Amino acid sequence: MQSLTIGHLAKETGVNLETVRYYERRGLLPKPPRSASGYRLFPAEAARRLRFIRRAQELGFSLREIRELLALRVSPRAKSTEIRARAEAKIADIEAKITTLESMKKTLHKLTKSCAGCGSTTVCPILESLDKEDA
Amino acid sequence: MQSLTIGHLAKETGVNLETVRYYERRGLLPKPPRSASGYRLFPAEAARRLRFIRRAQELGFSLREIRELLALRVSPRAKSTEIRARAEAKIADIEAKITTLESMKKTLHKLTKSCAGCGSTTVCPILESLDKEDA
DNA sequence: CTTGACCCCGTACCGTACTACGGGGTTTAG
DNA sequence: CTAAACCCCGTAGTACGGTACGGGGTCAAG
Repeated sequence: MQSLTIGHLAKETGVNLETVRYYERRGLLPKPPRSASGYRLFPAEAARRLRFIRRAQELGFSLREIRELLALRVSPRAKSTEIRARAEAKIADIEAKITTLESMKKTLHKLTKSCAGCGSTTVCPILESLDKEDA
Repeated sequence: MQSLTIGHLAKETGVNLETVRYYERRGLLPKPPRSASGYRLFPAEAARRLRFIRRAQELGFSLREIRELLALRVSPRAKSTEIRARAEAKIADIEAKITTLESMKKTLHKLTKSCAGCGSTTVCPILESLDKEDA
């Protein structure tokens, strides 16, 4: 199969058909060639691209950011310094996300630990701690 | 001050006044008593509750989840295990996100390295490697 | 008593990310 | 050749988490 109809692409990736069209409108998928009757004919690459989008979304990237991320790949004649700068900016984004997540995790972990012996007379420390003004 | 007007509460917590009303509508803040003329008179506790909401948001809870969390607080002794379970589920979510972000970071980092000599015909490996993580 | 800051309410609007609908044309299996 | 299944497009609706607007009442200072 060289090309996929939108329905096949949707089924293969588990992405809703309407969502595929939506991504195309938003510039996350390149506009595919069309058949004589106007049907979209997606290259196999589109499926990989859709999976990438889903993965990146799970990581908390917005569609806008994902579009930028994808643009890194499709820069045939862009200056390599430009590409690298963008990639490095994305790395910084990712690191910031990781830092935030680590801190969230640490806090939550601490709370569950202190809640381990949460007895019948004790007030749940998770909720207590969330009440406190300071981290 | 025993009670706060909505304006004072908003100022004190840094939460937009309209957002305070929004939270009340959504059931995240209990409906406060009113003055003779209908003004909301929030108890000091409302400020703590707002901070709770903000903190929980930072920990990745949605407003729906926060409302549930607050509802559980009514009987902490009976439900502390459930609260803990939720916190632990969040930790699992967070860990999964971190893992994927680390892999993404690694890939991007590799990209910047290999991109130093990334010519006009070279395909940047960012998509490919992320694709192959899972189907 | 007037002025301005504050509050009330309902409703509308924003951005993000979908998801559905409906009226039409196309393709394909029987 | 027909009927189901598929595709087209534009538009509208959903959910979330707010934020803004406007017409009106209220309170405290001067």
